Amino acid sequence: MGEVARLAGVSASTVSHVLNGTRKVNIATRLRVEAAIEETGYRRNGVARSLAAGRTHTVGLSISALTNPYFGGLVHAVERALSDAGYVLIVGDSHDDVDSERRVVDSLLDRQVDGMIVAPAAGSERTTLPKITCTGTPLVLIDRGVDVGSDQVGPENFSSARSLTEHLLDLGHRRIAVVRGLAGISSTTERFDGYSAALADRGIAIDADLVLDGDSSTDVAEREVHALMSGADRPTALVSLNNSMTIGTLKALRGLNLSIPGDVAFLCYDDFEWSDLFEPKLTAAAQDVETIGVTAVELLLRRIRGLDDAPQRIRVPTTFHHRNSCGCT
Amino acid sequence: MGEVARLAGVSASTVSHVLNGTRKVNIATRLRVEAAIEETGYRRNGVARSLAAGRTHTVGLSISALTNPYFGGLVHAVERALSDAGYVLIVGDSHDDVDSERRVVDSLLDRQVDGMIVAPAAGSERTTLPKITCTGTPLVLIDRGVDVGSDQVGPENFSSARSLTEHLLDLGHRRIAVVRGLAGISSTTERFDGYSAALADRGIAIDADLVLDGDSSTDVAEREVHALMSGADRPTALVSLNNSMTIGTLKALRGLNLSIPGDVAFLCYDDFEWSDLFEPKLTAAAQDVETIGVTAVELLLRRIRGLDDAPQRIRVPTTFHHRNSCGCT
DNA sequence: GTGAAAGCGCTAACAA
DNA sequence: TTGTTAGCGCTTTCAC
Repeated sequence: MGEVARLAGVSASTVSHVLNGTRKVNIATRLRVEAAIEETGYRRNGVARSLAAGRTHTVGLSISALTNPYFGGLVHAVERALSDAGYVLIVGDSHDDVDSERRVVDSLLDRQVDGMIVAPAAGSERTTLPKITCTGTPLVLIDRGVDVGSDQVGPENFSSARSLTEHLLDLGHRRIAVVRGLAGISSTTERFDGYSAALADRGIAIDADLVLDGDSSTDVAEREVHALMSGADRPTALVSLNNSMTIGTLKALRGLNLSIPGDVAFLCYDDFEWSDLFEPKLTAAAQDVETIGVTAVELLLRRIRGLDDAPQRIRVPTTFHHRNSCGCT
Repeated sequence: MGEVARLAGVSASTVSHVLNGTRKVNIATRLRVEAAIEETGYRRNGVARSLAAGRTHTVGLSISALTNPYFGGLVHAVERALSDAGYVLIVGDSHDDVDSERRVVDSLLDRQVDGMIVAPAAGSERTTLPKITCTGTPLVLIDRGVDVGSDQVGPENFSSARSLTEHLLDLGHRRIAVVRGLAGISSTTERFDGYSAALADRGIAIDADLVLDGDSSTDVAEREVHALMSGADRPTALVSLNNSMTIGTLKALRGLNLSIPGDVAFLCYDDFEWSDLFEPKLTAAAQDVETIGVTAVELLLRRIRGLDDAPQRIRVPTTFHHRNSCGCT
């Protein structure tokens, strides 16, 4: 930068100002500076810039399992929105585990990110989230909510899961099994509550044998469903509460040679690119990841800009894709 | 940091050295410093650190379409490997377009990343890649190769596509259509060459009518396949050259109510989590994204550490998953 | 409209 | 074993 200044016959501060447009510069001077920049192939040093300015134009994202297409879509949306706003995205994988999460968050905080978006692992409200807020770094929670005083964006869980279950009820099913995701996170709880509420509305008691826990693994889900469906008193319908659970469930059914919806009706929370390639086409509640991601970024940028109103908790509606796996024709 | 130093009764440089373990410090002093750090809740400023040290411990990744599960897996593997090595990952989406790519790369370069991993868009060998190398930033190309003097890691394309095609030939097919991906990138070319080589080996001429271009979009692929398969003189087999093409192809076939492998045999490059959920199960050549990602990081870290041997070009073999869509029983 | 100068918070010679 | 000091490359007040 010194070299550019010398070449243009101006001071470093003028170079800085033409670079950033931070104050009026004589057109002739500007041109000279620009020529000098061109000539030297100068490229500004963002690190020094950040240090001097106190902002990095960088946002951290802590998320689990980028391999999950759902999170992939989220990262995609977040990246796009951030980059449109001149920010850059640093991603860290928390493996849905508080210790990894703490490490990721520490590293992001060290790097002076201007803000963070976190899909909290189970238990992070006691460890990693306080750590973030106490540094004063703007934070928005995504996907799953916890009770901490920060903005949150996630899909509509409760009523979507309830609708799914009601649809099955409307079709006359009474023994409806459910495959839950990872315990301890709000999405699992809320979706399960939706399922429970639908049953309760019709005066049907929850049968513990029909409640399956797949953790966050398709394998566990497969095993659980396999066990349930091999038993004597099979349910007539299944609801899966997230995409991993769905894959596990479908594998189990296929392994048992059970047909959908003939042997068992099937509905799922989360949609797939291949939902209507599957035979039968899967009836599903689809999340709007794009909106979730973009909204998270909007909320975060507001905070970064210094806005200090009450934390928001936004629910993005899901879309019900009515296809064939429910047994409707 | 000054405050920590004062509290511990030492100089800032000692604090720095206990923080980084960069020189021997009296155990008692170290303890005092650590206590002071604890007490003040001090957290180091990575930006200042990077500026002073000249390294950011940051790596940039330019990639297209994080929504594609293939790239999602790649990012996942890269992130893991980097974080194990104490680096942090900044991702940028190039949308498979040189202009976006240039913007992404500029931003990463400004931020003084210690190295870059790039899945080059078509045409970037003339614009964005030279820009990177001329800054001296270590670079490794991933997924697709181009002829520039840097390390490269990608899947085995040619022989995998040839094997796929040969399998069909062995089953007696003679009219085998192919659905290619985005034109102008090496993976498309190489896979198509594999297809061509297999045909040539059996003395079969390439029929231009059987060569479909799906760009990088499932929609285009669907349209093309739909058109071809609605025609009179249908091929008896189809090979799809990447996962997006596969989805498009399957949609088209389903739309036409054509059965696999009854009406047409089908093989694909790229595997899916749901490949054996599909009816029939898809026979596919699966990339080893994990290895590709990890290898890319290894190569990059070598360069970052200053190694200066000849650029490597690594091909990671694919795995042939023999399932049912080919028509074998 | 432009420049001088004081940092931003750290690292790493060099000294002691 | 520890401290002093000179930057790293920029932004930004303040003065002109």
